Amino acid sequence: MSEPHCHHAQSPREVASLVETCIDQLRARGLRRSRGLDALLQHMAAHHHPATLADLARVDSLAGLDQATIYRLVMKLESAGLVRRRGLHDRATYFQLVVPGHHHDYLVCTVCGRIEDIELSCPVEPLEREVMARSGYTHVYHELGFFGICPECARHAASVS
Amino acid sequence: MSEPHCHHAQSPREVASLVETCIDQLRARGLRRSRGLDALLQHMAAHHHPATLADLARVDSLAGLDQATIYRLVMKLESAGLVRRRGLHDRATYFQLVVPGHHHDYLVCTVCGRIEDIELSCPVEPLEREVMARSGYTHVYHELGFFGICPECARHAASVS
DNA sequence: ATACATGCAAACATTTTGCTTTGGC
DNA sequence: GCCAAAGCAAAATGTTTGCATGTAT
Repeated sequence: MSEPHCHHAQSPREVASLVETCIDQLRARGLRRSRGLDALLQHMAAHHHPATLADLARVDSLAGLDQATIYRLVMKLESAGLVRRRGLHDRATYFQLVVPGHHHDYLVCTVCGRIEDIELSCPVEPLEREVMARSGYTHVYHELGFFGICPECARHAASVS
Repeated sequence: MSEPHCHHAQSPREVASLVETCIDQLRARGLRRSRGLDALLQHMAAHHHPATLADLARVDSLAGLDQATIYRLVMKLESAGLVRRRGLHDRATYFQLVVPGHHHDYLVCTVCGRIEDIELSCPVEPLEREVMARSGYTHVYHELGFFGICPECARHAASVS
């Protein structure tokens, strides 16, 4: 939990316990502990950076897993509330494992699409309660993203014009 | 997709002036004042609710405009910084006109996809400066969305289980 | 033995591009 | 007349489903 950069790998013990917790919840929903599920959770627990289905299919430990299989697994994880989707202005959808106590905000370059993890004391959490109260929605969470032009793309644009 | 219902209803005069401002900027970039551009801006200035390309193509005043044409217009508007895209966990991308001084946050049902406009004193604006300073990014803006289950879907789910 | 999981291929939805014709300047 | 815009159709990209087979329980 003291890891500053959450997309960095966590200790093997933390990853293992996260995976077990997930699998327990999934088995209660009738899922089986299959090769694919295990590999996918293992990866997503170790790297909770947003990933598209194509990203996941490219991961070594998931190689050989069909993208349709990954798709179906991710959908099941999402239904179980273990994974959330996220739009980052890319044509593809990004997914990431929900890790209790972890919240991520991102900074995305609107030119090259680069996605950076940013640390900030997010002032939005307290608002979730207000939003739930006012709207009657349940299971509310928020998503905050910053968009702008990265220094590299800015330099490039300057040299072009 | 919910019908545009904007809390900042604009007077015809405001809409017209917004459209003129946009067209001036676009002409400076070499765009011509065409039927399509005029109709699209007119609509987007009057309804700044997020809309997909398909949404736009369905609008009466834009009927007859090919979706590829709308696509190209929207891309040009985006390049000019007059339109921003927005992901709302739908498969399609949403677009909306940038109106100076207006900022919108949305509440989206993760079950039915309904999109509601929510008013809140957004505490994120001050952070934009901090993000720019720390990252070196320019033209930074943010996007805040809340996701949850709407009362109707919650009721439905309860009656199913 | 019974489902759920997987791979493969096909269907779908959306975005993007090419090319020809039309229209603004 | 020149170059941008529009229309049409096709290609590209990403998501979703059907079906036959493999595998966990």
